[in-house]
Amino acid sequence: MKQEACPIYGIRGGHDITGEKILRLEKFIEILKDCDVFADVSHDLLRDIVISGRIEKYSSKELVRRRGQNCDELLFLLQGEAVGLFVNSEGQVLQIDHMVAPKLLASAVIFSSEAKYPVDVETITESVFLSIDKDTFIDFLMQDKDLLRNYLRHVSDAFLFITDKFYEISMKNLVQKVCSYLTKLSQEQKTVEVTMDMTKEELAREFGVTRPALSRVFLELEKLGIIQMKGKKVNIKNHRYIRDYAEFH
Amino acid sequence: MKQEACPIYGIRGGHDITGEKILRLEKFIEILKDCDVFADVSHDLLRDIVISGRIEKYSSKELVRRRGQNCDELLFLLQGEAVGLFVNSEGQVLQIDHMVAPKLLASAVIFSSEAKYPVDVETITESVFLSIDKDTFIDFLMQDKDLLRNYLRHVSDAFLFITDKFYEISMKNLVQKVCSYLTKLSQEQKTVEVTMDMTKEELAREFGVTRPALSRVFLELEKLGIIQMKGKKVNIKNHRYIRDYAEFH
DNA sequence: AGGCGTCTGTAACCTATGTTACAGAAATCA
DNA sequence: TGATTTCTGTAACATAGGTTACAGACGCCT
Repeated sequence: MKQEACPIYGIRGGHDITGEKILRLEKFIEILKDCDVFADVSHDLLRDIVISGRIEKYSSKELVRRRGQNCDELLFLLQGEAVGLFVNSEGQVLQIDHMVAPKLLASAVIFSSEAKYPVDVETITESVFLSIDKDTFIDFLMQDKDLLRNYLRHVSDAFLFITDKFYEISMKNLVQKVCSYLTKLSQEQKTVEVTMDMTKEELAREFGVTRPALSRVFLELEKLGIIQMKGKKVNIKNHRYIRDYAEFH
Repeated sequence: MKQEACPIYGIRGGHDITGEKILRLEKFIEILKDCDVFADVSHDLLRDIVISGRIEKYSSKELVRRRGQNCDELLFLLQGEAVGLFVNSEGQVLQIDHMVAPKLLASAVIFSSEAKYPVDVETITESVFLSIDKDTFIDFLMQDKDLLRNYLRHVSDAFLFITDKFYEISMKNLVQKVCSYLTKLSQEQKTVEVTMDMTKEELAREFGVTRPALSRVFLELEKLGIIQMKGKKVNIKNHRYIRDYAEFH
């Protein structure tokens, strides 16, 4: 749980920034440009934003932030992968989000006067984060109408994402969750022979259930001839059943 | 499920607004002033906002909006009480929020390009709503920095509220939920002899469990001598136990 | 005071999911 | 290639909470 936080960009002006640092700076700016929040933002503004921030590096499976921890910053995942988790006192885990760089975190809470991290953030692979003081960032936001609009859209999307997740988790049983997941895959991949985009173990975490319970459901659906499995591939034999069960009964 | 929507304030300028309508207009403005979102907003701007809106009246227990329904408006509860609900295909209910006028609804989603209502909205008592076109409102927002700041704080608070709820519902068992609820009451009322602020029936809906299940838990806690009940009053005998169980095991 | 709707306690029974454990398969690494 | 780690299937058993049903208590209306 080592946290190597190095404020390499603390100095405004350029006379003591080495060539290597400028290169890194440029790389980070390029990464941010791929974030849809910064789609239309000028290079200069992006540089200002990055310069005002602080880089944090983590190895795999490290805890980056804890749910309930004070959040006075905006956090970007610049490189690597991380997950957002609910973990309770019994060690039960519910995976809220699997994030791949470049990705903005904690975006929806920064305007609150008592902003807290809503989830634990944990790396999966080695990762690099950029932390930006929230007041500084809000100043940037208020200066650039495009950025503000992008950001607000992002916040609303985050809200819709979390309420959807909430509904899925709390109002559906496990069979419905599985059918819902398979339907989503089938839509994305435009075929009835889908390839799972995560392991069953991770899927169980996303559903907030135990792995054997999830395994049971897949096996039952296979026994009923509704799907057929081969490694990571799922052949949806009875697409109608899967689709209907996901939404209705 | 009657929906009596009457656009009484569609006309700008005053020559054909009767005295009664002006009175009503003023009343609504006063109501909005009590909303913390509009705390520092000028009377004139508030009038513009109200005038741009549309009034909807509902009797008790009516469905006002449905989860998933397109949301191209901002909705205020001006008078009455309403609840936000998740309802699934089996008729299972989870009450997300109990709202009392004056209260702003659907505030967090309006910036999204595909904004949907995140919950069903249902009246409890006879109620009056004010609906404002979201693009119109966003224009108002962008003109008034104070309003924008208030609004953004509101959005972040809504996000924190829903993620907290999510955690409570999905990561705690029923005993923990009850202990958590009693702890909250005890803090609010600054006593160990608390008065429940809703019926057990409603509480069961808020916890997303059946009433008998909730009843069972209260009875068990009483049997163990941890609480003692008398109507709506709960005497917390073992405050330590309740507090600890709410958070930890 | 009587009547009606809502709230509450209670009980028997059911079911989905959790728990634990183990062994085989697959993927990754060295 | 073999060694390790991670993933997966499977099974026996435990348990929290759901389901249904009924009767008594409470509050409110007229």
